[in-house]
Amino acid sequence: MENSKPYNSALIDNTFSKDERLSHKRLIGELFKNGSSSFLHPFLIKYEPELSAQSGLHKILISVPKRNFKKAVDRNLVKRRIKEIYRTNKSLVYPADQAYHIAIIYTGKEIHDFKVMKNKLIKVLKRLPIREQD
RNA sequence: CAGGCAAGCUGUCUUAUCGCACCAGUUUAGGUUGGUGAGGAAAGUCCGGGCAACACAGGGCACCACGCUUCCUAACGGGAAGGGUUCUGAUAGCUAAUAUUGGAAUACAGAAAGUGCAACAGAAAAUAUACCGCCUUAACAAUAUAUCGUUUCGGUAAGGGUGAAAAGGUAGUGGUAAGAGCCUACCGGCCUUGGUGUGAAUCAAGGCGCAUGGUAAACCUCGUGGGUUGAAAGAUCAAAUAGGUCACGUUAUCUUGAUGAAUAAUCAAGAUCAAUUUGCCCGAUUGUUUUCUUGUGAAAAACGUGAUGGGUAGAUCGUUAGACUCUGAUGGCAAACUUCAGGGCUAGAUAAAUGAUAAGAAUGCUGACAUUUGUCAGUUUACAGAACCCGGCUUAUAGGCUUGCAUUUUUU
Repeated sequence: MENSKPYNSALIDNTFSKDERLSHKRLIGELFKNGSSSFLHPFLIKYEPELSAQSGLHKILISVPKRNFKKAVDRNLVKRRIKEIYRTNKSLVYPADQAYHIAIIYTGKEIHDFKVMKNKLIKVLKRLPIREQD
């Protein structure tokens, strides 16, 4: 259990630190090119297994298109809500054998309530074949 | 008193749970403790500046921007104070011209350098014009002895009518056939001189009857300013101002003069040519050295330019405290100014932190109960998110506060 300490702390603490974010431009390109996808309005999920996994942490990317929300304030609000939902519901994707790159894209054109967004996003995340089956 | 419009100021708070970024401390290097964390516009990217790289002897043309004056400023297309013009209210005046005073607007250099443009209406629209009307010459007819009607040679811009605009305005038993700046007075305009003011201008006197309409946010002319790009700038580090490899460029010709035996060679001057620089032109600057070859030329060195470079779209710096802000004094009519004194202020991310959820308070609004006012329920809290940094401008903005403006109703 000594080796899996970062893995456990990430799960227990409901954190969402820099290590859990996907910020590498090339990897993002590959994810959008090769990744599998899953859609439930208003969310589009793209995911693919990380090949050179080291930490065991999933890397998440949250995207809200500028096309749908012109104002930076609105985009920030949606992003922050999605981030919050993921953070508080990490048990849907952990524990996992394989670390994944995951992109959560908000394709809706309206801002939904927090509760509505929460229910929908949980449904989508449950469908993903990431979590280890007990 | 109420609602409306405009301008300025302000731009909700507390707690709990779970989190994010940076900084500092501590650490057994897993963590942990503490601190800090969006705006008046952070927006639009419209001006100006700092900063950086590249380019650059200098001049002209083109292009772009600006355009009353003085002051402020790092600078500005920004601000302050002032002047002119136009519109408008009040008062005076003859219901006039105009004067005084308050308010609003102002892209406010030049229309006497040139070119262009003006629908419709109207007789005529920039070398003015004669439709009606007015006056006059002649002819004819009528009544009747100076009038009227028709035609006609002319005169006339006072009156009518058209227009956004009709070639200064008003008055005159001045003048005339009728009229007309034709003449006179007052007002307006232009020119000259003088006074006042830093200046835009203004005041006074004298002269000119005043033959020169509008439009420059039409071309244009004049004046002033502008090198280009933009933090994805750029610098440093990783063997790193290095070394290697590759490509390209480095050009001359003629004339004259001096030294010289010489048509060799060297030096100087000029012309042509090429290269460099630029949106274009003038101009300016540069055209290296050695060896080989009969020669075209070839080779080498040196210099310059570009490419290549094992690596993650590397890391760090640039990068967050200054043309900052508040208070007081000082100079100033005033300014978002000057000078002085004291205090205050540390966001710094980079697929991009500054949050999410819940509860409560506060503010306003609505409804009910109750009517000095309170209670309950519901609802509202805008515009909007830093991306190198400043000074402005523009646009957006719930509610609250202040000021100004006009309007309506009620009461007295």
